[in-house]
Amino acid sequence: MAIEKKIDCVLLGLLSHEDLTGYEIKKRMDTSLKYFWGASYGSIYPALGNLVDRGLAEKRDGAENKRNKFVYSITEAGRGYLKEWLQAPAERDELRYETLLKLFFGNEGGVQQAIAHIDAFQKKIEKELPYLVKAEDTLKKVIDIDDAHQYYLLTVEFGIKTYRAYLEWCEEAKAMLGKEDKQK
Amino acid sequence: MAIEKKIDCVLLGLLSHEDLTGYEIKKRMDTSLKYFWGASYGSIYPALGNLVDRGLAEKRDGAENKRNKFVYSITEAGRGYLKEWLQAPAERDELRYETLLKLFFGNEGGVQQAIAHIDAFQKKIEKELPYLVKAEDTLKKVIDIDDAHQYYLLTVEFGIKTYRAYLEWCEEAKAMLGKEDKQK
DNA sequence: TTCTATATATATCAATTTGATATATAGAAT
DNA sequence: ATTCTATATATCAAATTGATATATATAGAA
Repeated sequence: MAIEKKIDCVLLGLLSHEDLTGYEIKKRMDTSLKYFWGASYGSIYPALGNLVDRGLAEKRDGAENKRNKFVYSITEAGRGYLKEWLQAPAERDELRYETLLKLFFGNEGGVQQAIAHIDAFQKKIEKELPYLVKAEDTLKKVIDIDDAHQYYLLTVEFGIKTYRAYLEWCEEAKAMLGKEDKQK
Repeated sequence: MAIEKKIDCVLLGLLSHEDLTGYEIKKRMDTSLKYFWGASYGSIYPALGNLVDRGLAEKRDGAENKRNKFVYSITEAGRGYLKEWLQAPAERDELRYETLLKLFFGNEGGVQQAIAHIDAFQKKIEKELPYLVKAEDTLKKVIDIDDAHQYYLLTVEFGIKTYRAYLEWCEEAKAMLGKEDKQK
């Protein structure tokens, strides 16, 4: 065991809560999970087939019409596998921010360009923050309906907290660069 | 042009400041840049050869003894390529936190396990934060020696700001889960 | 002096993952 | 009728990681 592909664990995690199609899994990746994890079709579909081969998930035909549709559910073995992974310590917590990379090399592009990058970053965060706040609001209202909700809320609070810190940093960083710019 | 591999841009960015060997580049990735970007030997060495082939960097023998050693420097064409990338908007700013992933599926593992994950995360951040604070201190002292230093400082300030937000979140998250746990 | 551990240094490769694309049906709106 | 968007599966080249192999240099301990 031990060596567990992350994609397997994410899929089992999602399936532990509800039965899903590959398409629905991708949608969850792009909404609820996108702030801290990602996965593409190119990894989801092969991994789904793989889970079935290993008896960790089951595939059933979910078509109600002519359209192709396969619904996946977790097996007992799958739930065991998931629990094993859940109890192991987290291995990778990493940030990959191209904005910071460009800023790090900022001297090559100059102050105005650096400020433009910070501005663009700030706008992106300002645009996304309301969705997190809305999710927080919704989750607080339904917190008692499902035990899983409090865990979802935890990740949303993380997002809100860090996004607000980002916005503070944006202002301070621009102030610092602006000051430097005037002196020249 | 347009389609630029990130690894090429990082290498040129580092080489724009000083001549480096592949090994030294990897060291910088694992220290100064590790908080917001990463790269492995498996991408660095092939990319370095590729840059030379395209005339964006130059390779020279830097051995002072029997040991293999090749020093790379940026060319004028390379500097042009770098500037083009720097002026384009940042494409990907993403977080990949396994801690949050495990927390999101926390209902499957229970409150105590979730708290343990938050604790481990908190300890990791508490351990790394002093290095960032030290880097901030050092950079502030040498800020006038090199124009590049203020940009390095900016990324360090980002790290400090977000790490402190993480620590606040850790406390709040544990309080929330602890409260929930007692009620049961 | 020799041994040992660590640092310097390049290089490669299987396995994983992304990003893009192809294909086709369903449903809603114009 | 037609067009747009959403649902749904699937594949593949290209990028990247993580691990490993190889070899020399250096500093300190035995």
